[in-house]
Amino acid sequence: MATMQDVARRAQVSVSTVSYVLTGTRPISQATRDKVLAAMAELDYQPNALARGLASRRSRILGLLLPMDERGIGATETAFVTGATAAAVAAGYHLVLSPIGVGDLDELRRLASQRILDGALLMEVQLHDPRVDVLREAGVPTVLIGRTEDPTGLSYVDIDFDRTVRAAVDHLVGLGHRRIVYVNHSADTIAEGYGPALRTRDSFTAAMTEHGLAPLMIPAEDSAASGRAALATALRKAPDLTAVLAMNESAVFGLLGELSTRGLGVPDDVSVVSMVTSPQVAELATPALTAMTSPGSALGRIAVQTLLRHVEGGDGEIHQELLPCVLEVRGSSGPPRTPAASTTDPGPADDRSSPSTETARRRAATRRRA
Amino acid sequence: MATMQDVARRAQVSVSTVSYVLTGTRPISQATRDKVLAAMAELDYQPNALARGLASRRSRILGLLLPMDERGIGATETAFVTGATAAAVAAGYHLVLSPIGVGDLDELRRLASQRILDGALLMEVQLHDPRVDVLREAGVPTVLIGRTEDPTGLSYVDIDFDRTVRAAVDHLVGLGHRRIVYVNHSADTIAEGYGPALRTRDSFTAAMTEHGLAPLMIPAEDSAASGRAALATALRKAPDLTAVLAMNESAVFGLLGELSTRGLGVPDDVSVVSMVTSPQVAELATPALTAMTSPGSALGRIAVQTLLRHVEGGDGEIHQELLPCVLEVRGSSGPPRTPAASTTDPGPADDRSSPSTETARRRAATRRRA
DNA sequence: CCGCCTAGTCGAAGCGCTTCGACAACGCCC
DNA sequence: GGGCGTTGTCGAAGCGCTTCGACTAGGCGG
Repeated sequence: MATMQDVARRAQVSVSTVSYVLTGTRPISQATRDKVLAAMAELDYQPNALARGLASRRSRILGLLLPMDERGIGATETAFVTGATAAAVAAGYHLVLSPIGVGDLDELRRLASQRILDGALLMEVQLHDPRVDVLREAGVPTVLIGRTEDPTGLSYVDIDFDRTVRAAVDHLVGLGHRRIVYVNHSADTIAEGYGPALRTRDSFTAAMTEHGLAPLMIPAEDSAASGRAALATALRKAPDLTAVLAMNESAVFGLLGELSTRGLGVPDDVSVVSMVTSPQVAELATPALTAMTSPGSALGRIAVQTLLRHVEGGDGEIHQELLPCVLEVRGSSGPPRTPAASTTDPGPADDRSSPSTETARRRAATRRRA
Repeated sequence: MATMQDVARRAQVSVSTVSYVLTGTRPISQATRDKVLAAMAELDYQPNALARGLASRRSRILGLLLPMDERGIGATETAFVTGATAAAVAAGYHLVLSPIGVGDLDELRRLASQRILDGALLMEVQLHDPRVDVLREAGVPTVLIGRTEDPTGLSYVDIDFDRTVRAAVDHLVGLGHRRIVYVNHSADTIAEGYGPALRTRDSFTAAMTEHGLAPLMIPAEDSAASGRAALATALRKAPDLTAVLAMNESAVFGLLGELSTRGLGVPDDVSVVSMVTSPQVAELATPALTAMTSPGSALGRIAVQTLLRHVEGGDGEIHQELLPCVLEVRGSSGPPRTPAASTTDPGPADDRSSPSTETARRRAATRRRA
């Protein structure tokens, strides 16, 4: 491992000169610079990041705090990570991910206090997120991906849930749907005050009301089983529903499964729109899901750029930015079978012996025999 | 930020004594130790990781090199990460993830040469993986998750694909299936020499042959569309197939979609077994997938322990270990409808007007009208 | 009682870098 | 032509820690 000493000796200059070439903090003549760069190349010199960090009080490492529940990381988060990494590397920083959730406060405290990180990006932010306090105490500049309840004085980037929900509702209403159910995150999650769950709930209510429609929200845990149950509940509470808007990727699949079990066709009988979903996941379903695609990569880039402004600009301006998801229409949404009716319950048997209803009966029979 | 100086002053000992208390490299009397620990607690002292690393030539940071394609990180990888993190923290190390794939060699070179990492875990290892060479050149101890073509002299942990495939085949054969198709990774992936694809192919062939059955493998890309196409191909090449074994999570969903489209019931008409799949993903499907659950967490733990032995024990023993996936039977596998027959093609119409065949016809009709 | 070993502590020398103050050399303006 | 601001370079002092050699007590066998 060549050191800066070696480079200086070989280029016949002092160590400090080599350092200035590297950091650009003082002017260096072209001739000297060339000599030094040549020496570096010949020795295959790489600065020792630890020494550099110790002397400059800057590690040039950014941390992305990424809770990993057992479900893994979705394509949305991946896009975010990719965008963030690219931006960090472009700025000469390393971006490392640390699987630190709200439960691992001790590990976070160590990471933050040991001066390893110049700054941190926080994913999966809770409305009251203790990690924010830990980082603030440790004096580590932070940018949130998401928002706490009161984000005053905190920089964040987040999905614009309001615009996203409205776009989804507009899409369905535009197709002629009047009875639309929103399958949100779980009741527990809502009670905990998880931001996206609350914000989408409110936006959904507002959007529906503005269209003169009655909003109906069903909470569901992030599992297929819960998605099934949610659909059952939805059909009980609103037998005339023609469209479902769902927040929760795993639940969507359960929901689709339950529709299929009941012999209800998508989108013929029920349209399904998935929120904050990546194209890859949307394509997993049959038919492919109409979805609101999240702006993951852009969010990542913006977050890093904001963070770097804080790191380098000695606590610069607070920056708060919201980006909406983009509607991508695929196979799971279409006009409702019956022309949009009023939201009052229809009679029990509105004898339309549609093909899919017929199929439904047959399939149910099959199932019983199996 | 309190420094070691401050602690030493407060405890009325020398800096070196404080250091010895921290590292345990020399004996310290209980009385002194207590004084020092008290001072640390009072000052809320946290060692500066950079200084420590510079002086000791050990960063106590391990890197987990985790390529992130656009698809995200599955539950399997997540379990691995979780297990690895826990093991690292238990040993007093930090484990950071770096989204470095085979394409980001420059970033890897920087990370490795800058002496930030004490060691590295490599995920998604290719048969000829240039990252291995970069790390070796940089002198960074490495443990592979997976194997290169010739892993001589390299430590690795990996899934025991041979035992896994055999267990899956045994399960299906035990249920009475004779015509089993294996949907592998894509042809390109196989051509590139991706280890799991090759190893499972060979094991599948061997296992089937040993049972006196004809192996049939269909490659499929990691997408739902490709899974659909694969099923179509499979049905063309083996119209009498009763079971599908699939490697590839996204393809499984496409495959299930195509089965449903064709009116084929799972597991009544076709049993489906998914390999190297997490319970969470398996539950997404309807019915839930019988799957080979990967030993992710255990692999992570073993990998870190092995790596630490290399890091601390000055290039200790090479350690190579394989763990099989465990069969978890869920709803997608069952006995074949017809008693196991020979593997020769049956006549075209073996007039069994089974319920699901009936359903199939009806559904196809529905679809045409829609 | 002497030599020798062990346990316990200290001081000082770095680890490889950044950065500050100093200074030489060079115009350039009045 | 003396003073002054620039430009380019150097030496040295750290950054906060580890680690090595040295030193002091005390214990123990001969």
